[in-house]
Amino acid sequence: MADDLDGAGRVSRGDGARQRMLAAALAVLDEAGLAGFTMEAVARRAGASKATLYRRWPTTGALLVDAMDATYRPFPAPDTGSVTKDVTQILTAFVTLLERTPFPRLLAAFIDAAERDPALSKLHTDLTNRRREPLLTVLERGRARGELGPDTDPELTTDLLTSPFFYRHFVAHRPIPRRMVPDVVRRVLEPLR
Amino acid sequence: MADDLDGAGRVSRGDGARQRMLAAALAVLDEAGLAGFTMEAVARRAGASKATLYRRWPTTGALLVDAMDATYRPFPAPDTGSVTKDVTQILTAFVTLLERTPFPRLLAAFIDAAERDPALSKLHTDLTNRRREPLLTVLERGRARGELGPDTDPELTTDLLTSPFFYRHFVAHRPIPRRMVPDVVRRVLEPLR
DNA sequence: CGCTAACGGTACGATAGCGTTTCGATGGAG
DNA sequence: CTCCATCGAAACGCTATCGTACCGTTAGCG
Repeated sequence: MADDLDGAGRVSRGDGARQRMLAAALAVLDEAGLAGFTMEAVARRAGASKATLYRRWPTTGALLVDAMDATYRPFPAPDTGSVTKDVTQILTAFVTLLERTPFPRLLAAFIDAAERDPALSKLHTDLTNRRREPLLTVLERGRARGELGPDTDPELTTDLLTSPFFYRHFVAHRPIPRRMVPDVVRRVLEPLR
Repeated sequence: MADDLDGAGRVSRGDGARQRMLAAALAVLDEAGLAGFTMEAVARRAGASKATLYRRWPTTGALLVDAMDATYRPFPAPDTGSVTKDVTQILTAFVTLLERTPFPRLLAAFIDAAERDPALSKLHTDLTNRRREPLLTVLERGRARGELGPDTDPELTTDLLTSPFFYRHFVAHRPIPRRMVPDVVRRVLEPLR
């Protein structure tokens, strides 16, 4: 997160500067939340001028959209030959991510923002769909191999597999025990054979 | 929610004034989010003086805690004699609540706030636990009646039943079709017989 | 009733962010 | 090496909120 892209006193331009500002935006959102997400704060954090920020993004909302969009990292769908193993692997990686700041605080701020700004809502939908893809792929493969029944609904199954962990962290605020992943996988996948 | 406790121009005191300010706090949080949740805004909305607000709550965080605490309304656990019917009834009521503002926007702001303030985090946990109780009760009764297997885990089952709807609304930002409730109930409950 | 604590309204200086402008410095392509 | 688009820094007037203080008013208890 704390990227010193350049040596002391030196300053990057063009795309380098853009990346630096986006990283700073995420850091601010993480630490101060949506309430503290201001152009001034991002400029300070990035060691940038407010003018440079306004040159690229007319509003804090536009900046937030680009910053969150930059957080997406493609996650390859595993292919061990077993649906259970594949799903367990994906969910374990997800739980790890959920336990490590800054991701959860970032997501919490984004959930609040998306509830009020249509542009952010759409972006959040897109990002979520991209994140769902590996799980969907794995489930489809499992169905094709006959590991899961032909009437399996991959969309609903993905919801059932993913949502409990969101819920635990953001709503119930309870720790996620390690064995919860296999428990959920068993409860959701077993009846589908 | 919108309580006009008094006629025009008249002003309530003591607990009446307190209720009026809490209602105003929720209205502000709903409309402006956590970022716009200020003492000034709440005072304006309540038709109250800032001094009166500061007299009761030293910080916006303390006010937010009391305001959210006031949103809780006990929900009696249904008892139709059938676990499936009971659960369906509770989840249907919940989905209805989830689709009607101000509740979801309120909850979104609160999720963000709770991620940063330990006092709010604890309150959120308490509120969530109280909201879970009816579902837990219904599941326990179903297990006692033998409708559900003796090794049923009510806590995990509650997570599995509730979380998909949170997820749909706050994360995936997709509509919740009416048939999703019975679908989820069937998928989660049927294997437990 | 009458009295008093609680209230609304207002003003205060202080701080912070807004959105814009100006100016001097410097990177990096040609 | 040259040159100019891009950048950082700073200052601008403006508005909003902060937290506190001091009024005049009044609700509601005794």
